Amino acid sequence: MEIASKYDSSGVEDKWYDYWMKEGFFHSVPDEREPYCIVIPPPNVTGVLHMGHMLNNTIQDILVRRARMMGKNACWVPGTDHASIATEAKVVSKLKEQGIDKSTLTREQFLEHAWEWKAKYGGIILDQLKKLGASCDWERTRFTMDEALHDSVIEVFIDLYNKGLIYRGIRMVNWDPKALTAVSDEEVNYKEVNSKLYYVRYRVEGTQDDWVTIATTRPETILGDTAICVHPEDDRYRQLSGKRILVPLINRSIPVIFDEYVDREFGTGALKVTPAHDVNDYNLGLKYKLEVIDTFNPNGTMSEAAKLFVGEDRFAVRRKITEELKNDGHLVKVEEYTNKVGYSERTDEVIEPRISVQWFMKMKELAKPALDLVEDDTILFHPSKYKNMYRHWMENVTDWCISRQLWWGQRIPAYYLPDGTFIVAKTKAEALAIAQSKIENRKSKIVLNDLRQDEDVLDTWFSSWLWPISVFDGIRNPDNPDIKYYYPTNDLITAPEIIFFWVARMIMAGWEYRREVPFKNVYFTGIVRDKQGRKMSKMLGNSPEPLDLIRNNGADAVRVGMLLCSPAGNDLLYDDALIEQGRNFCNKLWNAMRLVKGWPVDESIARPEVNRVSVDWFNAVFNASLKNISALYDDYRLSEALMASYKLVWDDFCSWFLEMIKPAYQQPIDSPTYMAVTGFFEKLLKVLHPFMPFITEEIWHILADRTAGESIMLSSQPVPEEYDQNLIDKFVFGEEVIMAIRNARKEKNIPQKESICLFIRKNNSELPDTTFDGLVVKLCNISELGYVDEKVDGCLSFVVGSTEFFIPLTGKIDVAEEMNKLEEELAYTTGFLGKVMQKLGNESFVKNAPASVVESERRKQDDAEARIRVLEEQIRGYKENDNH
RNA sequence: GGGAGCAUAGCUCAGCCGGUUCAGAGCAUCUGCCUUACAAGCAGAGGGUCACAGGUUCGAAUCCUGUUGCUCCCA
Repeated sequence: MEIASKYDSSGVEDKWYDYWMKEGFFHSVPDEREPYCIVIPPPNVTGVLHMGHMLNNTIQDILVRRARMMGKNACWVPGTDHASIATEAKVVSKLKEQGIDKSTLTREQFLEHAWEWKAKYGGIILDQLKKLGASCDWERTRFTMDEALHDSVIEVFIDLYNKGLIYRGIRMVNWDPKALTAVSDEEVNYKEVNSKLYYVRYRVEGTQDDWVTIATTRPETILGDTAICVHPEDDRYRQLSGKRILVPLINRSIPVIFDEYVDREFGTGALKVTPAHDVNDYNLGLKYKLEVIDTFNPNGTMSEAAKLFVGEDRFAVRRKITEELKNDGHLVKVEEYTNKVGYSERTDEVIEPRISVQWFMKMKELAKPALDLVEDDTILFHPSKYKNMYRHWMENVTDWCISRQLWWGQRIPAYYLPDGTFIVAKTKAEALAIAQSKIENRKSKIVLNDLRQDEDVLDTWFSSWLWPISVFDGIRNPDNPDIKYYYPTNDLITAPEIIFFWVARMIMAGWEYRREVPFKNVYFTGIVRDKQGRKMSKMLGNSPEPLDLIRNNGADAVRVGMLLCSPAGNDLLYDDALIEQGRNFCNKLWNAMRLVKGWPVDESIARPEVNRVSVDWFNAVFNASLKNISALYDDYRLSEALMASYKLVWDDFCSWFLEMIKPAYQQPIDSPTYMAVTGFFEKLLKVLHPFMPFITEEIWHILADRTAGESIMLSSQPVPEEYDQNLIDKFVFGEEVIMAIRNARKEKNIPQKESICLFIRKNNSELPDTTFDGLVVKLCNISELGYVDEKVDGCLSFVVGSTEFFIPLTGKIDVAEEMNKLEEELAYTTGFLGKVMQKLGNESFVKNAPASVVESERRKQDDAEARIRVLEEQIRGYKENDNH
């Protein structure tokens, strides 16, 4: 058989993915097996695959593939969300390129364009996931604007409204002047920026030269000032009581108010109050019934109410008004100042606090059970440290602004009557019916055309929070077989950044609508950063192109590389070397396969004892590792599970086991051993399959003839069996002996080809354990191995434990050097013994420490003493020889 | 400003409900090897006063207090 000497992933990966798809292996339907379900955190429909997706989806695929191989009915539901702000922005800019202005379109026309855009680009990211090997049930692909999911959102809105949890209110919101919509508190990123603190003096009304100086970072809002606030106990401003102040440039007369809110240390201790443009000022305004003057238009330009600079952008106005204040003698000074400014998560535009009417959802009631479910570990977070963050947020939760001034999304099902009141209902007709029933006397007067639906759509997260339920249509049809079978789902894999946006709210929705958790475990991945620890971003250009990585290295290599260095919740510092490590591992596996496949099998030869021991040993090691790997999976320590699997394959299987049973060059191997080897190999492939789906499938098919429709992904994970720990422990001694001999060969320049003799002398009346002697002979090319009672002269010797080993090497021994080594070892061991004796000599140690600990110290003492005796004797031997 | 977390080898991290290993892994580094599966490899080696200072204890990387530095979240 022709097998390439290097593994080439190209071709292999597409071949197997197509096969899996063609055979429908990813598809799941409810049956009598235990379900295992993950819903994908729906990527943004505008998105393209980035490194974060790669990590996140690799982890999901690992869990899903493993569950499938554990006999569960695994279902990974893929899909995308509609991302109202981002998508609308994309569509608007695309229209602009075509010379179409959004404002010239009707809502319906615009949505047509949006759907067209979605049809064209919306599936890109899902196709990219296929390259990664994602075993999603593509027949279940969902989109948050699909009819079922859309209607679920509307139903939930109506339900929560009827329960009194949704209300319409005038509030200070975070306004995105670019997207022209309000965004939630969670969608505002605060960044530290270098700005300026302007000291501006306001004249006291009725005086010529009495002034109050305030400090502000936003002089453009002066035009909206409706009060000056000082601390009631601030002596500097006591005389302002009862006075009024004139706003510079426009000479509006405003009151002075006294409130403890003011920080006397900041600036001058006098605060200008602009209720329309600052949330704290807004609250002060409510308290003192101040006038609210909104000086900004929605797009961030000055409004008519500002009187000056009308129509000009707020940042241009900041410069201009500063000039003007200066010219008029109002500007006292300007200081450099660092403060935090909110930016829109979606558009990166500076957020304006703005008064507007929005829809809100009350969170307190829903938060309570959602917090408890995490506190009592009904839902487990991995790592658990995120519980703290979750608790903190849930205990300080604020109402959720759920309306967005956009067209792309679920339109709020509220219908306004001519008198300004509104009815929340599924359709206009239903709303009309309700309206008519409410206004019995004049029912005939209201007709369908009198009703006007709210123009706004709902926040995208208002779709996403239902995702684990709505993908199974569990809102509209709560008793359908899918939702009953797959819900609650098992694991959610997501980024800690969206713990509040999404995770918390899914838990709320799950409890509200199913009285069940949406998932049992939440695995938080880290953020993929570059080597210097910077987030990967398009702007920095520090992110590799994921599909190029896959093309150049293979998806398996990329998966392994990314996972190896990313424990749950820790950031991953991406480095090409990681992928290289994954690629090297693929190659290692490939070559192991080539080696094994290259051995001729001879049915007629009997199995050598060495092979029997080797097989027993590896069997024990394999099962011990498997048990460990299994435990690591149970703990969601996936990177450690991978590392354990990696070492099992590379170190134990390739470096040790294959060398142990490797037949001499061009010699055949006995059949039972060969069967054992291929059996182990298959088991290892199965262990690796969740991590490396493609290469394991390829090698699994090369290793043996498979029938059509077979696949490693449908095979069963090996289950840890009973194993002989004693055999593993014993070989540790054998390993030490083998390594000592290798070292000796190296030091003395004895090539492996040249065979040597080995004599062993047990001390302290130990009986020799010959279990691994045959292996030592084979691996170290020993021509004669014998046990002796006396030390052998003219030999290179070494001591393992308290057993002496002698290699006859006449003429190659440097006595001084050997003695030196022995002296060093003796000094080390004596020092060690000293520490042990110190412990054992301490009465409170012996009295207080557990018996097992004391016992182990005693054992250390015995071992050390025995070793010291042997070392001393060897040294004596050299000295005697020297004297002769 | 409020809260949380982290600080262990050059790098990324395990270990941390105190006690079998006078501190472990992978990568990187260094030294030998083109040994007929694999140089994308093999065989070895070096490398840490466990951030600092106190305390509790027979015993502290592990528990407590403080200091310093970093990160994240919230306002």
